[in-house]
Amino acid sequence: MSTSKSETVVSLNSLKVACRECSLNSLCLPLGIAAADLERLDAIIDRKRPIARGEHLYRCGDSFQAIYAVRSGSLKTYATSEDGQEQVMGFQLPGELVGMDAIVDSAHPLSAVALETASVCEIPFSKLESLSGELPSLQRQLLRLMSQEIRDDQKTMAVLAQKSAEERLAAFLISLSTRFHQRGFSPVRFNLSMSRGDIANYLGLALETVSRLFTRMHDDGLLRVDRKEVELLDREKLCLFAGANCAHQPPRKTSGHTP
Amino acid sequence: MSTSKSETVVSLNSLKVACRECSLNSLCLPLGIAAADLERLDAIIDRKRPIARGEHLYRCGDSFQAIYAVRSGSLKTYATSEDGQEQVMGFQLPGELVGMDAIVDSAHPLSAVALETASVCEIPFSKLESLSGELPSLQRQLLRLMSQEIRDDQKTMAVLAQKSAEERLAAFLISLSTRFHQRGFSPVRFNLSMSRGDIANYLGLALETVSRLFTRMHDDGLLRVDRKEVELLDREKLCLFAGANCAHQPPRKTSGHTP
DNA sequence: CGACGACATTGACGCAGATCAAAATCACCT
DNA sequence: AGGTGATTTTGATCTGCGTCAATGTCGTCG
Repeated sequence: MSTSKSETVVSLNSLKVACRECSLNSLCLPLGIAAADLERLDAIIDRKRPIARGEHLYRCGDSFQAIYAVRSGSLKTYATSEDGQEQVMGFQLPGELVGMDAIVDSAHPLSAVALETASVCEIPFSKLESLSGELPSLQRQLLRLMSQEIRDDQKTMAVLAQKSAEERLAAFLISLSTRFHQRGFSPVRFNLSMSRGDIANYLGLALETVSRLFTRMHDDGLLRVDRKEVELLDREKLCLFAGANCAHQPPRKTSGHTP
Repeated sequence: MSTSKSETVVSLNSLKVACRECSLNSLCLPLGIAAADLERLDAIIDRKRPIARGEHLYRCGDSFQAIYAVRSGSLKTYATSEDGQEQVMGFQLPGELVGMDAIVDSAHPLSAVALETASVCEIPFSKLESLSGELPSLQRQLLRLMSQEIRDDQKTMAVLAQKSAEERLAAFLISLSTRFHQRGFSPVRFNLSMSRGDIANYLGLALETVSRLFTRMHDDGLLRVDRKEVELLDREKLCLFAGANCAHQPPRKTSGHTP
């Protein structure tokens, strides 16, 4: 299925790609930046070689030099408590930024590891800082992305604080679905790059519970699962389970944003 | 008990106070800003009249105009789900900023309400944005404070995902204790401006559980509680509870798992 | 290809904490 | 003061999900 020719195309595709040609630029840092200014941003970004599954982008405690944008593949971030326990804090998809939690004291509080082969753009923070002093649109987008992260984390807190196991998993799947959709992929059929254990850990559940929920949801006709692949058969109902803050809500006030 | 003279002093104190004279400036936006530049920040900040307990600073859905710094008193932020349920997302003490979660789409995703009489500084966001384009030290501090918020939220997520009820309450009390200490108050004796219900909601527990935990912790000699007032009698042990796992009265299992 | 280890599913059981219920205490009126 | 509603405490019961345990399945490598 792969020829040397297609491989060449892939490498070019994954290794160069300036921001202006990147299909993710409307989700990422370049959003709203004029073409002329975009070159200056491009100039400070380092496209790193792909990192393999299991390889770390940085580890907890590492000194903070840069934030990273996922270009392809996916990452997970996690904390390690002194007793060696791991707490998964999030999963990052293409177009999402990682490492903004390290700005405050120049050391990473989490570790970031690739869940599958992934490529990232490294954005040296000191350069980003000075450039965003010069480009208001860049400054604005950086603040927006950090604000978005705060909001997403709050959403997760709410899920953990008040949802049942089934609702948590539904919310998780809907979140992934929405994010895949934004990135041009199918919102109903996608791959889970993380293990059941990672999902359970992230959602504050036991691994066995997640497994049971998948079979239960399958039996209820909500989805199909085969190993890593999921297909959402009834996204509507999953949205309701999740706490209903998905698209299409007729009886609502102004074009609404719900928490 | 009040003369016109003392009242004048109080009003001056609570209504004016430039950043440079504010005891909280090393926790707040002014940190790291040179005296000359501080005046420019001061100029855009509006000191609002105190808001009463129960009064809202903003409500979910309100258009986003400004972020706020708590000067005195305390706030809580909360989301309301479509079924009317409330989810407490955080409590803000003097020196802390609220509203940064609204930057991304110019509407507040949460509501903010005073838990007791409180005064806040209103910082119009568009002015803050342009000023931080001119003052690198302000830009840096704004990014740091947002990064701090991300980090705090992640900490809360971890607590919700993997701690038992008792550990959650301990973590909450230690967090408050630390924050009061940073603000120059006693780290062992302070007032809970929020109700048991708010604490329970924030920690993802039932109100009754929180009440029972307070009595249990009291019986165990960890703290004293009288209505709203708490005194931490064994901060060390509470820290252990809050952090990793800790041996406790019930029949001991192997060594400690997630409950 | 067969075997080993990592990951996933399924079942049985118990407990932490939710829920239901009621009493006690506090805050705030007139 | 004293009465009323909100808040908190305490008790009794129920249950969702964690824990333990065993079996099943996939991916990988000799």
